[in-house]
Amino acid sequence: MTALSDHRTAIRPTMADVAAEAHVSVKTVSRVVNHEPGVRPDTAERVRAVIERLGFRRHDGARMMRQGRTFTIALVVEDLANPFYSQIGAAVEREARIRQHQLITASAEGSPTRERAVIEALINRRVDGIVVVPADESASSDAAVEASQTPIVYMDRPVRGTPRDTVLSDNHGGIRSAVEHLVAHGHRSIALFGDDPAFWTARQRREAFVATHQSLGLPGSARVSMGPHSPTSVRETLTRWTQTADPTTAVITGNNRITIALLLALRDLRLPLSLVGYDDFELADLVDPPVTVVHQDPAAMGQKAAQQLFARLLGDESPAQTVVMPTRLVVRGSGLRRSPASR
Amino acid sequence: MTALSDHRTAIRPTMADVAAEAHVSVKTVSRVVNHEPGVRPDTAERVRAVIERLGFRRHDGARMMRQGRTFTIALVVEDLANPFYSQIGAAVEREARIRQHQLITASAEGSPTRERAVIEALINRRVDGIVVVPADESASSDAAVEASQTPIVYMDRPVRGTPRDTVLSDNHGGIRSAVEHLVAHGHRSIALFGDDPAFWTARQRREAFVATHQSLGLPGSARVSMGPHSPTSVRETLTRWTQTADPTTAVITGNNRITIALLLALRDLRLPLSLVGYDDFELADLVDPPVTVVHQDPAAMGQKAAQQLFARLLGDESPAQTVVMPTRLVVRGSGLRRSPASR
DNA sequence: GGCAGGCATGACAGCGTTGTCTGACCACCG
DNA sequence: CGGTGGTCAGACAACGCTGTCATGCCTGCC
Repeated sequence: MTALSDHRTAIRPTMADVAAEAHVSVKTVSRVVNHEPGVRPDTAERVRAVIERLGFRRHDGARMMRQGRTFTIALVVEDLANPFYSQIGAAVEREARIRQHQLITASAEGSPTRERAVIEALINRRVDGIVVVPADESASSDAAVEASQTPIVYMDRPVRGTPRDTVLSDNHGGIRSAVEHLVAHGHRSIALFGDDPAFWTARQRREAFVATHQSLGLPGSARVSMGPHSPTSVRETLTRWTQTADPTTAVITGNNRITIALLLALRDLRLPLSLVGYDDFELADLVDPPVTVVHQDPAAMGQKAAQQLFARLLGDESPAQTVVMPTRLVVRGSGLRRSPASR
Repeated sequence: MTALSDHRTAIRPTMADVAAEAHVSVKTVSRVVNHEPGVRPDTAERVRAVIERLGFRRHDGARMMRQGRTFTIALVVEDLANPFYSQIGAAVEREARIRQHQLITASAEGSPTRERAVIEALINRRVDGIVVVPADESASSDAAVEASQTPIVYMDRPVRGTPRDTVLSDNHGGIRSAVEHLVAHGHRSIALFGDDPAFWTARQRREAFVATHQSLGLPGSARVSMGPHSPTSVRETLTRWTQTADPTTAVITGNNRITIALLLALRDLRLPLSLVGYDDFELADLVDPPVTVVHQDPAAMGQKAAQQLFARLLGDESPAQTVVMPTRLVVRGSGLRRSPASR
């Protein structure tokens, strides 16, 4: 019971406390704690006993400070509750965990300003690296961020400026597979309900749709309605397009929410349209008919991004790389041609 | 350009660099950075200019170390990709963010061992507090954790041992509302498909079901089938129970997954059963018929837990408190009595 | 017996901040 | 003109750990 341990008995014990109690130096305690070689077994045992008795736990903050790394990476997304992002989060956390790192997750709520603030806070903490699903394309290619030297991997959307590691989904291939699937089932008049063109992915998918429409030589010009969409707006557009001389017989929806709006509209209107949705969703095979979707694999994307990041942390100095992850068409029935009477 | 800033020019500049460049002391830089009073405006301006020029950013790790707090809280759950947990995560992160804290999220993958390891790692980092959805009831009422003094709030399931702050969902009330709803619509023979009784919540819901069954004076003994369930097992049990002299006319499912299994079974069997599911799910109103559910509000629970935690961090010393969050019955149609011919 | 070499251990500095204390300088007052 | 008090600034130590280097001791060999 030295004076040292006395006055801090309420506080957590430090290596100094352990050292005093075990009659060794702080460095020896450090060696024991970190399983470094060069400590006689009996000394080590004695130290361990004191550690146990005092309930000592190494202060990782101090350690990080000394070593200059935090064993922490961060993930910045728009909204953690969104399944697309939470699957990414789970995957990134997993990669971090198996490498003894911890993950700080932060939401930017879609605001570029907030996103920048969040990233700066993370940099101030000296996280070892960051995975970002950027809110907009200008995002954080900020001088301060550049200067920080903190490795960053972008996901789902690219950013302008200096090339950076980026993991994207194959929007073009996804849309093409959807169109081809519908065409293979006899459809010729296919429409796209896309998301707000403010989103890069929405624009990508629109372009892919138009391009595929042309390259397959489908008649007429491609029917496209970009968002934002409400169930009502979807219904109106749909009604219009199915009453032309060349009625739309199949639709592709640009994301999850639109798929749902469309399903509701279809149910109300009792229209026998075929449908391929972009983005899988949990109960796609429970609705009637089960919805065929273009499945992007957020978990795989998150994993890939984390792996890229860790490669950088391990010293990979190769030029920034952009990886495009494939999508998969999950055929469930809604993409087949149905006659109006089938229900 | 002093020798100091020279040899570290590649590395991030520190307050010492700024101080040297601005011909002031480190402490003055600190004061400027932290907007402390007592710095002449022109001095402050000069310092700020150098900060800007050098791209200095305060090293929060050092700050934390000095101040003894990390401005970090942590959330430990089973699986971040699970919507129940990711909604909690989003809510907790939000509470943290508005209080200038950051959130470390960690998955324990349902393993008590891993959970303990994860929590110890977080304690070693000196996170200011932890929100835990414990994997089992013995969880982490571990001596080491106790001794760490780190405030912990438990969620969804209580733990044994010393009372701790806990936020639970009103399983009893939720089940009762489900039963009462079905009874109000004429059902007398109601069955429960519960989850694996290894889970505390599953046991709670079973007990609530049995108790409500009795207190409402329903005929016969309560029909209960506890998990784990597969779609097949559900189908078999269901077939059996609907072929007795007193056929089951309504079921309550103990969670999300079971609800889905049951919906699949119902579709195959073309049984006209009424259904109330426990746990809301995203497309509950898109399936046919829309599923009536007992809605627990994970976001509200997470928010509550985080608020409790921050109260502790601000010095609240009152005895540990258990909060039971209410559930809400969302009536959507599947709970009404239907005749076999209605479809 | 003397010395090289290996092993166990310790002293010390330093990671980048901030809290405390001290000091320089100036103005104002009696 | 000495004393009082206020403002601005800096010196210094400390937070808890680890990397580097030094030291002491023992063994073994010539």
